[in-house]
Amino acid sequence: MERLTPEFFKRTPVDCARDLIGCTFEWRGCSGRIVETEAYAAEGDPACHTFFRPGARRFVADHPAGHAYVYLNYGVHWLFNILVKDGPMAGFVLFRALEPLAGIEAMRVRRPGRPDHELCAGPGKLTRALGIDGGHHAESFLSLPDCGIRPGPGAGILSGPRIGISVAKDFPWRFGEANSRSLSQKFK
DNA sequence: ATGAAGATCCGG
DNA sequence: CGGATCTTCATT
Repeated sequence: MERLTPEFFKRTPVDCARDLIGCTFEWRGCSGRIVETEAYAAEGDPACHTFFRPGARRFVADHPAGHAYVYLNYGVHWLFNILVKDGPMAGFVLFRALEPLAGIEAMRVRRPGRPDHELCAGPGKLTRALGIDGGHHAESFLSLPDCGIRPGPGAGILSGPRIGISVAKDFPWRFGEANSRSLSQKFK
């Protein structure tokens, strides 16, 4: 298997989020090792947009597994998710951190003054570094020639509570690679 | 129309 | 720690 197909995202959001750790995210000339993700469930998860936003529920209904769900947070930061559906449970995987691998020059231009290992060490940071914004919302990026995800093994995968939310803090749905320098925060 | 809240980041 | 800055949604 060269790249992940939409089939990968027809499982539970938690399975997808955990199994993405160690994979390589490729995006228009840039790439990075996926070292941190979070899972959100379309049903029964008060932290998921579908819980309080009709538009998010419509997005889940109207788009296939593997499409990008990109939204602006706090009026400042774009956050990148992948739609999960057609399996046991629908939802999203939020990309929280990458270790830069390729296109690092372009990332430095978009995030000047940061050490390389911090270029993509956060959900808003990685979209900035890769040039992802609302124009990519609902994109079928897995099928684009210069985008995709290559499978790879994670090493020492940790899990813990999701970050930055005010509800459902007990769900241990954040995943990360133990010894990565590019995590957005440490795991406890 | 208007207001509130939000899966963040940065600088003081 | 507070401010930035914008969208979605509910309420008036």
